[in-house]
Amino acid sequence: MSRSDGQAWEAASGYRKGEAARARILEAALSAFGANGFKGATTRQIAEEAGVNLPALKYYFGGKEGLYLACAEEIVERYRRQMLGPILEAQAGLEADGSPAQARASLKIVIAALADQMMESREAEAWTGFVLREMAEPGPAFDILYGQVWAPGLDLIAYLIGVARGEGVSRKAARIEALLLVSSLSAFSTARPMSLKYLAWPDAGGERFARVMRIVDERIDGVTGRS
Amino acid sequence: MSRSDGQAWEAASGYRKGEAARARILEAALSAFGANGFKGATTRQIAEEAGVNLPALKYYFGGKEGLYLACAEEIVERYRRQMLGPILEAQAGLEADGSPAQARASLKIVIAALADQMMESREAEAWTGFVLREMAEPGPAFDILYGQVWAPGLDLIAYLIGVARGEGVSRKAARIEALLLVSSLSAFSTARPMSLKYLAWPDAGGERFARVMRIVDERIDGVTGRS
DNA sequence: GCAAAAAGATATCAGCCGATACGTTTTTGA
DNA sequence: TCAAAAACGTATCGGCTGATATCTTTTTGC
Repeated sequence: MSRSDGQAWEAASGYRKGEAARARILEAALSAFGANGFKGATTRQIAEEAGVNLPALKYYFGGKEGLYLACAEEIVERYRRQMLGPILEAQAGLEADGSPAQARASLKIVIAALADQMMESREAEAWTGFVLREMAEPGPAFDILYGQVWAPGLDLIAYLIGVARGEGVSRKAARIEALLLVSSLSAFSTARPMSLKYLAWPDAGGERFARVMRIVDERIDGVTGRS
Repeated sequence: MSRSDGQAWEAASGYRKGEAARARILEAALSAFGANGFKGATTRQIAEEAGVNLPALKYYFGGKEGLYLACAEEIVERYRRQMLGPILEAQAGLEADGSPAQARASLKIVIAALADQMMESREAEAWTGFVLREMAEPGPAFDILYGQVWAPGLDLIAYLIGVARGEGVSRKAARIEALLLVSSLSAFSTARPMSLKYLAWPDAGGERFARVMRIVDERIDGVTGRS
């Protein structure tokens, strides 16, 4: 029978064979949706890349939209897995020492981890594109990604900016600063092809990534008020 | 006869009726491509919104891709028409007084004009989306838009940053700063739906636009080195 | 080992897409 | 006024898309 639920599984002990196929489909879908969007990606293309036949998509995810939503949930998990460490590190530092200087240091940790996802990671390229596209044109996955990724991430950054600045900034102004700061990183994710061409860079990894981050850190010093 | 050339016209004295239809198609295409991308937009949807029948698109533009390229050329013209004033103003100020302070003032003028296009202008919303999408996923119009819009715009901004900073910044570092600065504005164009939701704003016009610009100006002060 | 459930494959559907062959009406210059 | 060019309309084509009805094979629990 069909099991288009696609949820509440994991621990069920039986029929493990299909998990591999399901994972391959999800991986292919993440890549295809991230690169071409919901409408641009085709189910046949995803099925072929995953090495399955077409009805398998309906079988595992109920259809194209179900697959899209499953991608969003997968992205949330990967985002958490990747950002959990840096976020905990930033929070721990701030709990030990609530000074503006420590808040600035924590902010740099969080931003560096975020930038690493958006710029360096080849595997994160697919889901970064997925997320940013969904924020630009809200689709079925907007609420999931906004609520689970953007809102908490921006809240943390805005909070750190507020602490680093002391009392000199309103809550809303800190939020605007957070938006501007994060979206400045999109130069090397959303607009990467253009940025690389403009800088005559073959890629944005290694020393080049470090160079950008040095400048971003200077911007953070500026946002958080330091000469 | 078909006249799919779509070029070298303007001054020809005869058969003016079709110009209106051509303009309506271009307007509809700009809106549709900007909102949904090349693949997402359909020729039927464009034809219907323009109030013409389907073959009119081939008649005037040779096909879907020809229409897409015509949109890019139209965007270049609109961009120049909108930015020419502020750019001339910025250059005039710098020629009269080549000081870092004047460069910073000129930079603020250019960025404000750019931000106005990306945030405020409802009519510019369509072509802003078109441009940013093409930079993210290079398509047939990438070279036109990069060469005619992005490269000269970023060059000017990077140059102004260099002058404002004095000798303390390399040419390449100024280019990176320019990329980060411009892409920070994309929070309110590309990612507008998300940003508005995060700030609980119904729109980004009027006083809200001014508030963002005050913060952006502070960022410019930071980039160009001032406490 | 054997019924049952899961997993996978084949074939096909209706719908929309971009394109265009072809006919008709309108506008133009002389 | 009249032929030519331009502008517009109808009808339809082949191709691709997402979906699904139906059947076969594999894996599982007992």
